[in-house]
Order: sequence, then structure tokens, then C-alpha cells
Amino acid sequence: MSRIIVVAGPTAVGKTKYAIEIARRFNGEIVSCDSMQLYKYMNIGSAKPSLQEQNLVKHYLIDTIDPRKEFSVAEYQTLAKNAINEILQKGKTPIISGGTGLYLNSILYEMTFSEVYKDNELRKTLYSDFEREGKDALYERLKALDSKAAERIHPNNVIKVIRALEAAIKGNGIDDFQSCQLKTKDYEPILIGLNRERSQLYERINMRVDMMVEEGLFKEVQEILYLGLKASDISMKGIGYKEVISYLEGEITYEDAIDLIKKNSRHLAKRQLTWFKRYEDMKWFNISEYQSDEDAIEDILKWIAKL
RNA sequence: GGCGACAUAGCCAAGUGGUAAGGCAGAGGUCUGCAAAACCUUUAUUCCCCAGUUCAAAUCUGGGUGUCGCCU
Repeated sequence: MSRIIVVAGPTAVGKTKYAIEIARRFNGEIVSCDSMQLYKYMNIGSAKPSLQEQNLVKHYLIDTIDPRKEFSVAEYQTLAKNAINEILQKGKTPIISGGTGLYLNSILYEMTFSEVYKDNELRKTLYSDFEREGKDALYERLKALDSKAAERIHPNNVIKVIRALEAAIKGNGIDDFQSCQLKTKDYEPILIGLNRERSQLYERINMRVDMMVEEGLFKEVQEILYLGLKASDISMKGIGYKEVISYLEGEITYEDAIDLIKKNSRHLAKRQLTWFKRYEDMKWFNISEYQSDEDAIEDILKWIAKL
């Protein structure tokens, strides 16, 4: 089986730097596992690796998708597996780096996405049904069509109820949760989790947001809007983008926008940690326990080399 | 110095005699085609302090302390 190395962790923990060092040491190339860095033009707000960093090691799945287009996990899965195979064929080690848990699952687990593609028309209809009849009526419909899915989905989670209904109406429903826990046999993953003391992580997040603003985040968003993107586009729901848009539309003040970006980033970090904590095989490194990044990296490299 | 208002969780607060709403922050969690999304759970044995009235006080009374506003 082919060995791949996964570097996961919350936003702003320092994944980029660590992944690059690991790649350099183990003759690797990096496959990004990040739902925002995939998009072109969204550079500052998604905290993409700089061009210098990208020159150190080849990166895949960064600047790959036009943000005006819709995207989904299923597509990510295909792209990521192709990238991994390409790297393996070169005789190099794929390093998966990122913080999007669901995307990572699509690589690590046997996630066979249901045959039912998204159907925007149907979704629109279901959504207007929801607005007219309320969420309970929608949920009752799901119970009737796919009781198993209904058991797993909270009635308030309208987006998921709609997706499950869509899959039930057009096909056999969404796949069972079980297959989500079946590890893939395609690769032999080494899972590395990066973390820091919570307060330190939050400080880093706050500082990074200030830095993004200094680097021109607001200008970047403005320019992306000139490309024809709208607040409703998926890519514009990224943290750092949606808040600036609501500032530009006069809904919140400049200061509030910045504070909101920080807050939403902290929430994201927490959700990411919750997700990654589920990986039993993940080896966690608390960077706060080391004197410096260099010390932590050295320790991680040693740990990998011993395997 | 005088007059007035206010004091409830880390923050914003509702509650004017019947046993402490809600929101934010924080913490924990869920996850199969929007995932940086969407959703769920959780947080005051006590209301600035002391005394009093009452079966019963965050709520009424008196005193103290603090904050803010106005006046001199």
C-alpha cells in the first residue's frame, strides 16, 4: 500500500509551514485539503501558501477552481485522488495538508457518493416548500421517504433535510453512515494532528486576521466582486469574504467586520478540532509544548522516520 | 457639596412580591454532493453589601458602597 502523510489541524495552527518541512524531508509533494484555497483569486482571505512557499514544494489543488463555479466534495475526491496518484507515480510521497474534515474523509474513507447529483431546481422547490410549510412538514416528508436518514438528521438542519429528500426522491437516498467509517485500502495514511493551547491558537487567529487586513483583504474582496461574484456564491461564504461583503453593503461597520472574521475563525478552529479528534489513529503534536516550531518539526520528522 | 438615575453570569440584558427569560462570548458535540456550510447540547442554588417588612424579596423599606448624569 502506498504511504501518504496527512497534516491536519485547525486554522492558523501552522499547517503550511509544517507540511512544507515534512515534504522536503520525505521527498514529498503537497495536496491541499482546503475548501477555500482551491479557489482562484481568493488568496489573502484563504491564507494560501505564498508563492515562495509554493516554489519550495509543488502544491496541488490550490488555485484550481474558478470561484464562480459550484463545487462539491465528490469533485474534490476525484481531484485529490488523481493528484495523489500522480505524485505516487513519480515515486514521491503525497502530503495531504489542510483543515477541511469532510474533504479529508473523502480521501481516507470509502465514501461512495450517492448516484444522485445535486439538482438545483429540485432544491429550490424544496426550499420554497420549507418556507411555506415550515421545517416540520419537510422533516415529516423525509421520515416517510427515508426514515433511516431522518434518524440521523436533526429537523432544524434544513439544508441536510433537503439534501436527503433530494436523494430520496431521485434515487436511493444518501448512503449509510457506516460506509463513512470504512477506511480506504488505497493508501496507508500517517495521520499527524497539529494543535496548540487554545488561548494561544486564538491569539494567532486574531493576529493573522489583522495581518490579512493589512495585506489588503478588503481590496481583494472588492476585486473579486468585480469579477461578478455575489454574496450568495458558495465561495463567498468563506470566512473573511462574507464579513467584508456585508461591510461593503453597509450592514456592519469596518471594526465589526474584522471582529466577526476573528470570531468566525475561532469557531471554525473549534469545529475543526472536534472533527479531527475522531480520528483514532491520529498522532497529535501540541506545538505549544515546544520551544520553537523548529523543535516541534524536528520531533515530528523523527516520529515519522521511525515508522 | 446638592439632586437624580442605575447596580442581575466574562459582556449585553429581561424580570417591580411566588422561587432567576433571552442573546453574545466560553465549553462540548453532530456530519455522505454548499463543509470556512448547516445543525445540536451546555453555562447564576442566586441578583453590589448590611439590616428590616413578609408565609414568601432580585423585586418593598432604611442605611452603606460603587458607577453615571445634572446642578453649584
